Amino acid sequence: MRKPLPIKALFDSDYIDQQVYVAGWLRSARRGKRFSFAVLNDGSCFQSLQIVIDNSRFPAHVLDNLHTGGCIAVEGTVVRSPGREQAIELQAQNITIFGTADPATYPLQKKQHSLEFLRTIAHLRPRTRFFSAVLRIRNTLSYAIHQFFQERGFFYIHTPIITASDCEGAGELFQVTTFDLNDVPKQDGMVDYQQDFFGKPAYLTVSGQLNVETTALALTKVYTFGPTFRAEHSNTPRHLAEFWMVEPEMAFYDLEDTMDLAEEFLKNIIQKVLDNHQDDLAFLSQFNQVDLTERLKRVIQEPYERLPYTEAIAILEASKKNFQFPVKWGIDLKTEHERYLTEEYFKKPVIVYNYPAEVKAFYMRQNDDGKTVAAMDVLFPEVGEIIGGSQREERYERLLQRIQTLGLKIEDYHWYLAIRQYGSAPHSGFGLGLERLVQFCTGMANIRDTIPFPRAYGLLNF
RNA sequence: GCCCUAGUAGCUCAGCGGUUAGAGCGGGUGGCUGUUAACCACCAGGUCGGGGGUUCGAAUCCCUCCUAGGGCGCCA
Repeated sequence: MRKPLPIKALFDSDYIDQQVYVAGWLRSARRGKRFSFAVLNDGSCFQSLQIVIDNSRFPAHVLDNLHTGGCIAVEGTVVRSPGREQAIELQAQNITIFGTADPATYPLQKKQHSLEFLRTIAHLRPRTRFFSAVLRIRNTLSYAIHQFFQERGFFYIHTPIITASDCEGAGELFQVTTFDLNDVPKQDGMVDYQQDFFGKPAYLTVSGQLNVETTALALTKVYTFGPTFRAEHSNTPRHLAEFWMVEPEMAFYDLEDTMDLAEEFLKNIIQKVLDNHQDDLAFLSQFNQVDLTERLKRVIQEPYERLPYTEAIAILEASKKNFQFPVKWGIDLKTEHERYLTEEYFKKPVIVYNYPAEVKAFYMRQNDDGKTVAAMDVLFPEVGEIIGGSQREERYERLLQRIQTLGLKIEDYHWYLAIRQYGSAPHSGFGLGLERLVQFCTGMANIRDTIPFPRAYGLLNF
């Protein structure tokens, strides 16, 4: 099949007076007496291409079927546009109609639709300027994440989607089963999992971290980047039940090395959005009412503030602010505390580290003070925590003791403990929720607008 | 899980006890036009989210359910 030239190419270099073949979806079509105008977009870039159609050269069945939403291919000559709103346009010589769209029923109009409405037509919203811009930026971030780690000698590891137990306590689990739930096999009144697919209970992963640690203690620097599933009943614009998470894990990295890496990582991938998406950012800035270029530059230019938890608490206590959640040593930082630190006190990203052990996960490395663990959170203005990470507890006895203290089952963690028993090494890592970063970079207020088909509590359409 | 707000035409909304429920956009028809979310005229389009109640009378007040959005918690 003949391959169309991406419309992006027409705007990136000079095609004036050249014959080209393009294809895409009509954003609008205006019929005139002598000329018709069609606005064609193929998603390759923010811009659309104006097609100029001399009505006398085309039969009625072509002209009658040019409507918003239709898919066409056009062969024609690129010329400078006499119109003010575009530099170039295409004089059509041949038009192929691939798919019509009945304007009486096609839901998208050539006007701004509410994001709420677009969520109800998730199968069509990639055709909008809003959503295509978000998807392009999401792609750039994903690619930049791989580039960043690949260029630094990290290996991409595929951790399992189905897991045998809640190995982090990171959240509520989705159970996986092939049982007919109307007729579950039972033994002594309890579900007989021996008859289930795996012969035991199975779940969707809430984090690849514990699995990826085993490969860090073999390949030294690794990362996993895949879907994650949490069954929390969270009903907010910041939570999804299915989201994508990046988790690097490095042997011979301590907490400070990890903070260095996290900062370099964020600056690197956000820079790529600035480098490649001026049009998308300008559009999203206008409609999300935030200067995204400014927002992104702000987290790239300056060094992030690094602050032990204990000092963060002291700053919050000294602030005399009337927080909804009172501040005292031992609490986990709430959104309002994070925002005070990043937006009012330091006015830039802040990395808080050495948190009280009680508010952090069992696997984090215990500090010598006996109270805190080597954890760190990168906090961004406006969004709060964007990265959470830690140095892992590599000392077998310490980890075993912690697992026992928290009442976790040792047999569930036998392999996780075993890598501390044989050739253990200091190691660290962090996790980044992709959609939260897409939210930050695009200014989308609702995380459901950062992924093509959002899944959330009570929400599973399409 | 808790709290708040809102569901009226395909979309965005007005109407908030009293005739036959309105506008803009979108759609159809006609006109006009190198147009720019074009423009002008006419036409079609609604069980006012579902159910129950109060009232002479309910889109409007009350109860309840559903759906959507926002705030908080949990978290990434």
